[in-house]
Amino acid sequence: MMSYKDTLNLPKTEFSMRANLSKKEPKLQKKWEENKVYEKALEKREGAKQFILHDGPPYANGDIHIGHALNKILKDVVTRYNHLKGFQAPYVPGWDTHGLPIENKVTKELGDKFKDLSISEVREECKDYALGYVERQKEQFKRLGVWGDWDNPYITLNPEYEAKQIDVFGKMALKGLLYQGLKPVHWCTSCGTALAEAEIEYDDRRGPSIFVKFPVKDGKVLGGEELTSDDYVVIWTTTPWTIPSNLAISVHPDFEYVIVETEEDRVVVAKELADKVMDICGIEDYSIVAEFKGEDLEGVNCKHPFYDRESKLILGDHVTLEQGSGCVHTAPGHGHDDYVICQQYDIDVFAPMDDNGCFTEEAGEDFEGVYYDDANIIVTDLLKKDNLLMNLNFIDHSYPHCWRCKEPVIFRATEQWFASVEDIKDEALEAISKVDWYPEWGEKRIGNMIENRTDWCISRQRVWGVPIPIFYCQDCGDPLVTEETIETVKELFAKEGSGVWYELDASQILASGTKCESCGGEEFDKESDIMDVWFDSGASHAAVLENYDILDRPADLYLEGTDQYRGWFNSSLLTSIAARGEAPYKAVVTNGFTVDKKGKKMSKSVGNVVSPHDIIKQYGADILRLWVASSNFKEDVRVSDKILKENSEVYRRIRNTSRYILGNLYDFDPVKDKVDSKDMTELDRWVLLKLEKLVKEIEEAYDAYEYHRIYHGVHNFCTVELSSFYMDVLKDRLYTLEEDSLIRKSGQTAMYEILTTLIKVVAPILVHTAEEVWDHLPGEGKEESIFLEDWPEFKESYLDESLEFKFDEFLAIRKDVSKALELARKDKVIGHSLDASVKIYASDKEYNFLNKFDDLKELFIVSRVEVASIDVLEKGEEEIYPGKERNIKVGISQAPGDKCDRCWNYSEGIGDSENHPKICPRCLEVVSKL
RNA sequence: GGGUCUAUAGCUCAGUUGGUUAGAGCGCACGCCUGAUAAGCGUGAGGUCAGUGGUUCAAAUCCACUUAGACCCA
Repeated sequence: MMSYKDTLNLPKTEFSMRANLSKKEPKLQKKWEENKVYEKALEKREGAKQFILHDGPPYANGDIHIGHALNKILKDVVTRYNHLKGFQAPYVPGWDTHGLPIENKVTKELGDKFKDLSISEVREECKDYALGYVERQKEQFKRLGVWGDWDNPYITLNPEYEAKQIDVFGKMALKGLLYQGLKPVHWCTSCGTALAEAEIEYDDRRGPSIFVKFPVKDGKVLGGEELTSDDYVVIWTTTPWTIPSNLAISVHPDFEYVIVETEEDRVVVAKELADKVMDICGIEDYSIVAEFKGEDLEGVNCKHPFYDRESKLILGDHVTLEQGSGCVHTAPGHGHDDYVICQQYDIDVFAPMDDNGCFTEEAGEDFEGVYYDDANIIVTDLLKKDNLLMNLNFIDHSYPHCWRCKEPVIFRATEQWFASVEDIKDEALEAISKVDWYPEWGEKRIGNMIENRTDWCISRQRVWGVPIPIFYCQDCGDPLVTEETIETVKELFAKEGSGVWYELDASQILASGTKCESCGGEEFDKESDIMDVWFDSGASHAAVLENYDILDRPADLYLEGTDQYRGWFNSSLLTSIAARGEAPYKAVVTNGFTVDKKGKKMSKSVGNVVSPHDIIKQYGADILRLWVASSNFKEDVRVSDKILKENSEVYRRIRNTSRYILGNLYDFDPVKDKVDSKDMTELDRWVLLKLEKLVKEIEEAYDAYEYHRIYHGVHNFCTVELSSFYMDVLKDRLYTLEEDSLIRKSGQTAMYEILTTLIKVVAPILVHTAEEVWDHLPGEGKEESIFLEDWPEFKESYLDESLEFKFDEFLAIRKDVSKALELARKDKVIGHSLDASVKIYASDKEYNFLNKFDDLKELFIVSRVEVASIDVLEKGEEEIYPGKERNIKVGISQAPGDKCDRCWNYSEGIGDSENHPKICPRCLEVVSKL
């Protein structure tokens, strides 16, 4: 006895249901690499319009985290989409390799050996370390499925990069945008070197704490009282040795201040701290004689306690009421806040101190040559002598120490190079307004930042970086930067790398005969500082876009995390405006940060870190990529196991939809079997119209960088249109009809088109799976990779509005029918929907509408459908379901006749054939031809 | 403390210029199917739209404040 199952056209495919991505992906990646798919893709678009995404270089330190993965995947989606759309979209990845974190890591690893190494040797260690991480991260990025020129990335320590950076520096210098100035930095007097914040360790230290009276020089009326030169302003400090450098007293504009009268004199302090100050200074009898706001003190001048010099009262928000008097001793050469606030008041930086922490001549005869820590006592003695010291105490407080020698450090202004932001601010702001910012508020954010940005200190007192290419005349000390010197250094670096700066003397670098422009001197020293790493990466618009043949400036797009408004977007813009007179980018997209399921930032100590490596191992890179696409990345993005699980479910749906279609195309040859759209069934034309609308929506979403719309669009299409309706309905047609029947081929044609289209539009996201499906697609003449294909052609003719409306109506009715079927199922009238016979009682409108369909029973997947006028409905005849969607009533009953053994439809014509007594007439016709 | 943002079902997202009872898919529950089967179908239950106050005939939507979170700066 033959089984009718063997006479059906059931799906057949090698495409597995289970993805096993973590095993399959590396193989595909290897294949792409071997077959040079990226290179072929670029070749294919030779001569086409370019789309240049310029990669922001990650720092070559440590393994990649989920934030890197998010960003790199987004970039990959961008380049792959633009490529498929017809642009030549090269991707040159890069790395940022200089800077303090690497230098620190290396010196820590070197330990004691560090002291025995020359600068060049230390730099060599740093280079090895950085390049080690470049390779490591490269493999990790490639594992995400990101394509690009991995064999030829840009690395900021490469000689050709450094040379171009010197070029940018030179352009800025020659335009007069660079100048020398003083700025306080952490300074270790025992190591004789500047320290970065990261090199500071805080530790408790016992030190003096003094309250000092500054005599008023120019007073004014405050709160109704005249402040006169007999009065004082009280400051507090824990570093008496900085008093010689005092140039101002800061008060908070919004705080209340008072004049306190004591037996001796009258002093100004913050109202809230008055009692505390009097208490500490042991003054019992005092009264408040005037009260006023801090801002009223602007314009008052004090006299320096022991120099013939002014100390202005200025306003600053950094003043607090936690300790002291509310009037803050301000020495711009010895404090960061002091420096910033004095800049606003045009008060010059003053730090009369040498590299060893000893006062210079400028500090006067009492201090010259004295070590700063020994100056405390001299200061207090001088103050006591003039009766200006109100109180001296010793307290324990947190104080910065050098991480290397553990000695206390000081803040000290040193000579540094600055880039003028002020001079190019207007130009930068103008450029910002012409860039496209995604999201839009990015423009406001970077605009505010540039607007408020002070000049950029580009000097770093370090060794791991690009040296500042400036010489100083040994005779007059003037700096030397000319077109010639820049050109010389540039060529030298291009050949030897910037490390050569530390191996040659100025005389070996400079062309013979080079003379100082000021005094004609011929002997020079080299600058010993290096450039801020932000200058390195900020110069990439020149060092990369201008150096690679396949790239061009300005870039079409920069795409980075939101932290880069202050970082790379900023430094790139400034150097580009300064050196090239234009913005480096036409558009900027930002992604938010990855946070945990509660929206909190990830940190190792909290233990909520999700690693991309683990995700890839457990789920595969395509799931990670799908997660990227699923989220609205312009805001902060959540990741958790639950979220990934959900994404793998969605993936499964997309995969199974593809698999089911592939299975049903086992006997379909797209060249021979394709049915013209005019010969297709309405249902097939409908699904293609929905597909066309989906593609349109997806394109818009890609162009707007709103990938979650794609994710939802594709998923909903697979679930709602395809799986639960179209493909479900089509089963009967595909399985039971003759292999070559027109409407079967019509369905296959539609399915083929759906799959090829769907897989192309998701290819930028699910790179591996798209390729896997592509491999399994039937037909000759396919490109070897889906990424050498083109974006699906837009078929306007598919967009049949009346057909769409017709099916919208139909689906509303189908919903009511489904509900009625479910109720019947509950009552055990039916199980499978094919067990049912449906009778629809319809009002005129619906009656006429339903009669336009000749395949209702197929569309409802039931064995029989009868449409009747609602008027003929006889009461109590059967269980009736009143429609919720449309004005119909639906009756369900067990379908009459017997169940066909082959197609499972119920039919009254079963048993007519002697040979096949258990199948329906429709099946009989098919089977008899076999 | 300042700048820029975010908050709608358990999850990911929709929700035009204010206008019926706030939507989708997933997940969950229940049922069906066993010819997509570690699949597929159906039905259902889920929301004080972060909170408070205001503007308005009407607020998820506009305004103010509060709370929580993110990035950058101080």
